[in-house]
Amino acid sequence: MALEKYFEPQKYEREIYRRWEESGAFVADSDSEKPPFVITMPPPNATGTLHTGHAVMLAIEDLMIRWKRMSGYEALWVPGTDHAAIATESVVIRNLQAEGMADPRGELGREELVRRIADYVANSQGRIRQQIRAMGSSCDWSRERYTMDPQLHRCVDAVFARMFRDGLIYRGPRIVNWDPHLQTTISDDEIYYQDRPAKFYTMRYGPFLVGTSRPETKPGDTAVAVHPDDERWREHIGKTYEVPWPKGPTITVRVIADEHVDPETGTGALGVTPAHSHVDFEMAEKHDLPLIQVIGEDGRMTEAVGEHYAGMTVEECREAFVAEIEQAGLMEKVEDYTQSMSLCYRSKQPVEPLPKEQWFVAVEKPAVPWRGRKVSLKQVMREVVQSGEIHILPEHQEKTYFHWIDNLRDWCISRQIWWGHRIPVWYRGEEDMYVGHRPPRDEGWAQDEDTLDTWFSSALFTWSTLVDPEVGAEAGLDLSEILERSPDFQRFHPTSVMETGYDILFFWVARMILMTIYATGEIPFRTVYLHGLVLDVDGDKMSKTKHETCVDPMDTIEETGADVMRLALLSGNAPGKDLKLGRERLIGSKRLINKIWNAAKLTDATVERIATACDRASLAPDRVEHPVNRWMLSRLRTLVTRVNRRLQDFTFGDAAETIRQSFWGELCDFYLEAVKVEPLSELEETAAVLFHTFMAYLKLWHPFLPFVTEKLWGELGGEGMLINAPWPQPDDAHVWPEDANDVAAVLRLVVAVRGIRAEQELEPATKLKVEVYPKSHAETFAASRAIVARLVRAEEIHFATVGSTAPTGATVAIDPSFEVAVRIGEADREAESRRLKKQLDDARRHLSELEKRLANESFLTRAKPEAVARTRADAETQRTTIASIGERLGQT
RNA sequence: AGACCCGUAGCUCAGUUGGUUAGAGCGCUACGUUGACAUCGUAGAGGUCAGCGGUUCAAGUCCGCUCGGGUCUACCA
Repeated sequence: MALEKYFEPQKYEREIYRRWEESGAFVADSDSEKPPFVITMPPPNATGTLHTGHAVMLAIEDLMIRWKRMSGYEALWVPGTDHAAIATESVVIRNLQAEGMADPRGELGREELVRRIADYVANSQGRIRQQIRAMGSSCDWSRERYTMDPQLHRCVDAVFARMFRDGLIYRGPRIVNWDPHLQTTISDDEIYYQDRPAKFYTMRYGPFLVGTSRPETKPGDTAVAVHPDDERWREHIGKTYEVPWPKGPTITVRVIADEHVDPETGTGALGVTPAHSHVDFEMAEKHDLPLIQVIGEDGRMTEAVGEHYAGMTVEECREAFVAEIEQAGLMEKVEDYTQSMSLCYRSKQPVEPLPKEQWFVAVEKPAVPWRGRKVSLKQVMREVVQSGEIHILPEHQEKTYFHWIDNLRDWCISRQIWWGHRIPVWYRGEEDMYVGHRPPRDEGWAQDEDTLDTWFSSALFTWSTLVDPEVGAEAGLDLSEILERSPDFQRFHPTSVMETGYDILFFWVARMILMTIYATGEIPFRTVYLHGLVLDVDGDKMSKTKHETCVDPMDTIEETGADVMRLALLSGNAPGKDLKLGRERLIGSKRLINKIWNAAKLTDATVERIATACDRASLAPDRVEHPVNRWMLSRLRTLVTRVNRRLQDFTFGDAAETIRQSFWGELCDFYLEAVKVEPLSELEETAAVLFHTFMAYLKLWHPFLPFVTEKLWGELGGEGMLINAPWPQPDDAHVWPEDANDVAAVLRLVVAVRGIRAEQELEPATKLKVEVYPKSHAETFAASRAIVARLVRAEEIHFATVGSTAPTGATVAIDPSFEVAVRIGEADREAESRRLKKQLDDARRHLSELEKRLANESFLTRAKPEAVARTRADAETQRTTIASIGERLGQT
């Protein structure tokens, strides 16, 4: 069964994925006795397509899941998609507008528009699923969830109702971030800032000079604030002034004293506009100031600014207003200024702070029962991370997390869009209000028009996905009953790892912590692993407009296979580190896969030759005698130990690199060469060692390269499917320190002879005559004769007795364990002595450093005894080497 | 404005709790391919670990400052 010349991913990937899926390997068993390992997949937008951010997420999560599944855990990876409210609704509306519908909301009405959005989602949802499959993701499709599934909706309503009852959700007029373009509020976290050139105006204002970058809002001022200790303004505090605006209203402002005002800035007097600034609103609440709204939800000036300005856009009004002020001689100065504009991350349009009646989550209110006390949401989310119950990787992100909590304001959760979970509140007339999943039975109730912030439902995702759909459909159950009766929740929550990009730590991770602890009394996950961004080779964010550097995961999978994509994303990957992904990295992955494939071909042929009739699965490396075979097994043992440690530490890139080094350097470059010649090539134990070792490498590679390894596992005769094979553990029977050391000396011997060949500029075709003078362990050298001969291309190797030294007349290399002489006709003596002198100088320099250390009394007394002992041993080795080289140089 | 991260070979990065003469991949140079290798192999060049100071017997590693790059948060009357 000869393997094909090279691996063709397009030919096998689909088929392999289908076999995995049909075997049930992805499906977790809630009745199993195994310890659970659970990951909730961050749900991609249901209507989206796979980008490199998703690809790195899938690669890392699948790596963990496959590793844990093979390690004997009941591994569950819950896939899902998100309804991405604002994004989806605006896409559908834009499509309708492109088709010529001017006002889709107005023309279709709520019910019809929501139906069309749902259709749109249903039509495009399949694409992202196929793409997740194409990556090789071994997630449990039988448990796939969508944030709009009925039982998830039930959970959303149940949590809302309970929070309302506990006073953690309230309705009230507050300053919200209003996007006039999307006609909805957005949360603080959905805003980003951009610096823009602007003007800073200082104008006369009653007895004050007041600065502002937004003069058009000044008719909305209801106070002037000064610092209580500011001498200049002290006499005015408490007084009231009338300020007439040219062609505008005359407003009444009270002078208040507030610590918030910085006397150093500007004139020390600050116009307070409570309706259009978060900070001013807070001040207004404290001082009981009235609100005057001068900008409306349509982004135009309201009647409150007077007839002249009303109806203008903000920009128009600013221009007009400034002109009037200047004309009236009230403008003191106008300066250039850099204003940081707040923009909506979705629409990229300016956001206006406006007063509005909205639903909020109270984050400061001590109403959450936790460990026998009542604490606030803020406190509880701080505590679980502080106590280490939830561990964030990379650790420094914890600081960012705490900082975010410190600055967190009440969270506005209502949105004025139609696509999403509608707020479960029902009104009748002015007075009656009911909160619950369904309206009361009697007539006349109308549901709140608004929907919930998408993150409100995503925040429940680690557990709402584990709620049993049938239980979720039962009427009359409260939240804790729903959870109690859902076997998956009981078995698989809290989840093990939350793996996502650090850019949504606040949006999502923090909110899951907050909502899940409140709703279930459990943390949502034990470890948060935050991966970095995937950047292009120039270190910029991937962008389709930059064709030459943008990597499209689906195109790459199409061209080179999912394994290449995955390994490229995993190698060099560490928590929180951005990753530059370019062609080179992809080529590197491809080469490695090619190397694995070719090594498999050789392994297959070799095992076939030695153990012709043998059942391969029964080949076990017991009673291994040859030092090189023992060396291979002990190297494998070391490798397994290291890889396991790196995986446990979440340093996946290191794990891949560690396997790569060993696979290429130890297995391919040495062992696979060694088994081509006698005596290894004829020993039966070799077949067992080679087969066992190679299959172990396949297992180690599998979480990184699932397709090619699965294919090879089958081709080479592995038992069952690799996806279910047991993960390698270090085998304590495979410890032979002496053999391992001796073979290491053999490897150095090879390098030494190759060095001589290069230095003496001998043709590679020249067959060498080599004499080896071991300082110890002659047996291993002798046992490796043919191997060394092959690796250095020698026609003759002679092993002298232990203790003899190399003769004159040959070119010699010196090592602590041996001397080796190569006989050639016209040796380049100068080159040899240059090399030996350099080696001697190095050894001397090193020795003198070691001796300096050993002569230091403090080192001897204060350093760890092991360090001292090691230094002594090293010094001894150097002395031996120096003596040998000195002798050799003396002779020539 | 504050916080955090990063600065190690031409490039991308490793460097474990301080302890051999600082490593790998890619690239580069030279040579060669004997059948596992859309290649691969061998050898080689290349680093004052950003700079300064401190702690220590010992610093790429810990601390402080400076410079350079990046990110986030806040605020800007």
